[in-house]
Amino acid sequence: MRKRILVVEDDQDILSLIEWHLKAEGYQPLIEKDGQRGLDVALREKPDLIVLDLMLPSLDGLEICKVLKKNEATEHIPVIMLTAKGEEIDRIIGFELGADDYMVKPFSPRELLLRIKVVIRRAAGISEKPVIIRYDGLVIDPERHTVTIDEVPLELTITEYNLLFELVKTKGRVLTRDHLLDRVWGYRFEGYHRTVDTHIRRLRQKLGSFAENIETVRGIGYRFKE
Amino acid sequence: MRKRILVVEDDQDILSLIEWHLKAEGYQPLIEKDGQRGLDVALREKPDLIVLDLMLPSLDGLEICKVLKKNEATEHIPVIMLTAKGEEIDRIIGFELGADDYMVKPFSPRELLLRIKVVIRRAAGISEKPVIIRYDGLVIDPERHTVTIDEVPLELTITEYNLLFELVKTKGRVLTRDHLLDRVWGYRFEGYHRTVDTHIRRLRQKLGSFAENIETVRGIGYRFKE
DNA sequence: TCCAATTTGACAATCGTGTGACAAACAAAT
DNA sequence: ATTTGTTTGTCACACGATTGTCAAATTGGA
Repeated sequence: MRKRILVVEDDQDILSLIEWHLKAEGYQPLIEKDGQRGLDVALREKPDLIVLDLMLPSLDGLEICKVLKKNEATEHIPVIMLTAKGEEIDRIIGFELGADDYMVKPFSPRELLLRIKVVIRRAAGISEKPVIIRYDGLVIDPERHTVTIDEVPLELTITEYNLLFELVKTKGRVLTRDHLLDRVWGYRFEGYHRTVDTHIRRLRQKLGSFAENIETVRGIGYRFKE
Repeated sequence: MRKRILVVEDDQDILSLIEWHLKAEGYQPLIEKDGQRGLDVALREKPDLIVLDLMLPSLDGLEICKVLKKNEATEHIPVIMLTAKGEEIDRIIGFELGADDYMVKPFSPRELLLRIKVVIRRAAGISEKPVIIRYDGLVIDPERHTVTIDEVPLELTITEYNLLFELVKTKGRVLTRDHLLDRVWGYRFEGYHRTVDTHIRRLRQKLGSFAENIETVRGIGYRFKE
């Protein structure tokens, strides 16, 4: 059975983006652009999770959250808040009012999807640990944020780390530049496609003997050899 | 069977916060905003633990605690006191009042949850050994609240102590600034997140040869070298 | 061979962290 | 209540690391 996720957000671009990704992941999105109507839908439909923008027309996210948490029928529904940069103060209050997590814009849809998954699991009482990824002598430990080759630590920048993580995580499958830009850089990225190539190069340089594991798929993108 | 925990606290924000976290941890929260009514509930329901704010309308936390400890049916129920900064803490710890532990606001919900767990276990007769953390010549003794390097005591402020404790306790893992703010500064910190950096610097200065054990993870946060 | 795609080297702009200084908040003592 | 010293949070600046971009060189496939 598909989880229903209510998204209340006034920016059409972000909304479409989130909606598309939710569908792609098999969720059933309910969307609203207006605060009051968002609250109405939340109370009527009782979705499995709510993604709430902080700044909304007619009724802001904070108020919606307050009402939901006071209502016995909806208090258990997890809420993820979306906040713009600079709304730091409000984000804390969001937590006090029972928001389960928050994201600061700009964020990548991928990241939001991940948090949604985590929050839903947590709400269901299952907590999960970040997984250590291994590939022969190559070990990526997200908890420590380290990459080692045969126990020898590798010094990667954050972008290189994220890129490698993405590649190894989906090893065997080809990732297009668009995919990588989306997953590693996030939706805000509007630049030069070849940026990916540059980072692949830097990654290969640092990977030493594992460099050849990052295969170029001409005309498509890159793939980590399985 | 779920432990029932009574929370008597007049600040709605704090109350919601605690309530939410208790539920998330699988406890069954009973909540009251008024001192007198809090006492009534305590006497009638006999919860497994009581979290009491010191300053309360109609009847303050101290009085409630006194009454409970005089009553044979409730004297065994552990009490955790919540106090604002600057309030007389000494009187609370006084064994005549019988509070089992206390927390100074602001605190992080995580920290409260930890203490609740400890106090409940202790009440059940399972005593927790105070864990002394060692790392080569660096010794942190939480019970004495002291830090020594090769037997030589280190003069740390409370914030520095907490920060170091948090870092060493989770050594090997990266802690983001947000994470540290949450765990070290508590739930209502609304400030500049680079405050963390400043305290890291002060800590490094005092740590002498151990300074290099606090690693900077660019783009993420800090990590204590394992 | 030729064309399109990728790799490479170079560069400037931007970002993140360390640092010193400062004032507010606090605690202890008078 | 006032003073004194300590602790704490904030900020501006400097500097090196990181990043995105581009053009030229190279590669691979038709």
